[in-house]
This record gives sequence, C-alpha cells and structure tokens, in this order.
Amino acid sequence: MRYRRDDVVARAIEVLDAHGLDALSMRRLAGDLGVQPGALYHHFTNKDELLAAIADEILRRGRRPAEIMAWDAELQLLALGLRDAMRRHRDGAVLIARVHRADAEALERPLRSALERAGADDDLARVGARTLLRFVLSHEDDADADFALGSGLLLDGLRERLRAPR
Amino acid sequence: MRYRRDDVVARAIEVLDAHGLDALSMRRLAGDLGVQPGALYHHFTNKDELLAAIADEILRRGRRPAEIMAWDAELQLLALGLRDAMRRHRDGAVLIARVHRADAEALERPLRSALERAGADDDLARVGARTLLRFVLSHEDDADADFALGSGLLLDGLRERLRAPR
DNA sequence: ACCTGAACACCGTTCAAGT
DNA sequence: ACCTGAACACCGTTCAAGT
Repeated sequence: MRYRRDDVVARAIEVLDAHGLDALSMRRLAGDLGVQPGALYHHFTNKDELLAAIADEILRRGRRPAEIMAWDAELQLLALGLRDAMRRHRDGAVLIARVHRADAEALERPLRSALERAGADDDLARVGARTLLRFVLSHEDDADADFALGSGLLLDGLRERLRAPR
Repeated sequence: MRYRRDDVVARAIEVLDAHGLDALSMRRLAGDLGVQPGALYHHFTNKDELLAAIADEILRRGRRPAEIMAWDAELQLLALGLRDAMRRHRDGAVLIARVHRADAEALERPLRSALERAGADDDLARVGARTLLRFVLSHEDDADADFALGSGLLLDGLRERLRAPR
C-alpha cells in the first residue's frame, strides 16, 4: 500500500466526516490506510500540518470565483461561502477555527481587501475582517436565520463607519 | 495527602497558569498533587467536569456587582469584565470557550437580559448576546484598541435596531 | 470520604532499516 | 519515495480494595 500526500488528505476527510475530529488520530488514519503510524510522517511533519492540509482542501473545494459587486454584498457572499464550505464536513468549523489560530492571514485576506476597497482604513479593515471571520467560524450549529441576523448586526456597524469616511 | 474538590480546582488553576492548557492532564495534575490519577475521579466524573469547575471558578473570581446603567454601557461592562477574567489566566479564553460550547446558557444570560431590558425582541436578544459573547471569547490575544473597535461595531449594529423598535 | 495499585485502551512522534 | 518494526513518553478512565 503506497500513497501520495493528496490520497492521505482525502482519506483523512473521509474519516472526519464519518467519525468526527476527535476520532481523527494519526494512528486511526494510518490503520484506516493499512499502514504503520510512522508512515504518515513521511507526508506530514506532524499532526498540525495534516490538519492544515485538510482545512486547505475543504476551503479549496468551497471557493467561488470573484465577482464585481458592492462591498457589503461581497462580504456577505464570502461569509456565506465560508460557512457553506465548513458545514459540508463534520466538525468543519472547529477544525478550521483551530487551523486559523495558527495562520489567521490566509482566511482574513479576502474579507479585508473587500473592506479596503470600500474605503475602510487599515484598522477598520483588519478588525472588521477578523470579527466577521470569527463570527462565521463560531456559528457552525446556528440556524440560518440567526446567522443572518448576527452578520447583519456586524454589517450595520461597518456601514455606519463607512458611510461618513473621514 | 487528602484533598477536597476546591483544593483540586485551585491547584489545577496553578498548573494552568504555569504550564498552559495542553499541559493540564489528569495525570499531570494528580502527580502535582502527589496522588494517583484515579483519585481525581472521586472529585470529578471526568475531565470535562474538571474543566467546567475551573471555568466556573475563574468567572466567579472576576464577577462584578450589578449596577443600574444604560443597556449599552452595561453590555460593554459585562464584556470587559469577562475579558478581564479570562485574560487573568493562561489559555483562559480557550478554556472558557470550550466549556461554553457545552453550556452556553450560563454565560449568555446576563448579556441577553440587558438587551431585553433595552427593548430587544427574543431573537435579537439571543443572537446579540451570543454574538457579543463569542466575540469576547475569540479575542483573547488582541490589542485593547482592536477589542474596543470590534465590540463597537457590534454595539452600533445593536443600537441601529433598538433605536426604532417596531 | 478519599486514596492506592493496577490495569485497559488508547495517543503523537522518532528512527534505523528495508524496497 | 514510501513504508516497516519497534520503541519512547505520554494520555483518560475504571475498579476492586484499602483506611
């Protein structure tokens, strides 16, 4: 049995969906692949790197093409796309939030640049993007209506500040 | 060596502060107390219950007396108090966020009732409280200015909806 | 009421050696 | 390039038995 890195990630996502993040151990995954635990360390230097690769793949699958639209509609679309991607997998939000703690930059960038194009200064763009992102990551289990209301609150706050740009 | 539940919690908080949440294992804590691992299960049915007791104690120490004030000032004060309490301990936010996932009710209640007194309907009070709480829990490491800006965004959004209560 | 001793069923990680 | 075999240093939890 011989695998490439991508095969391992794909199988890891299957284990995640079938049994959850708690069950996704290096040993369990190795056993599932019919391979010794140590073999995984040929593909990943440690478990965190495996989890990061899983998060990448989940987000890659959920990515939508960029469009030209108003900043608040774009922000809403980005947030919804992220929510959809992470909800496609068991424990998806917990996994992505965990990886995001190690590397916040990649996920925040598109949100931040949308705010910058709307005229937000550096602080507002950075904090606005971060706040919205963390909101999305922490609302996996909420009803769609609650999600809409909560993100609406944030967008209202942002509109308030962008309406009169000093 | 004989301990009561409170002694164990107090010592657990010391281990947390000195070595972090990752190092806070049942075995490590038992060793620190000079006791066998199994002894801890006389005081707590499992590790989650120990963590919940730690979170309780941290929040209890940080609690402030209620005052009569405007709803938005009260919300701000509650958020700041929670932030202060959790920042007094290493990994405090991660710990409390984890416990909060199991029991959201207790932490959200004071925020929700402040919003209800301000005239918010059930949905707005529930979602507003939850959003603000999760914001606080996910911003442990942020600068004070970023925290103020981010919570300001949320409060603006709430004010917008409470100004014209239908 | 609180603890010991000992076990059960797991973890992540390393590394020489094999193909 | 990818894997085996085997080890190291850990986990959480249970439970009969002791004081």
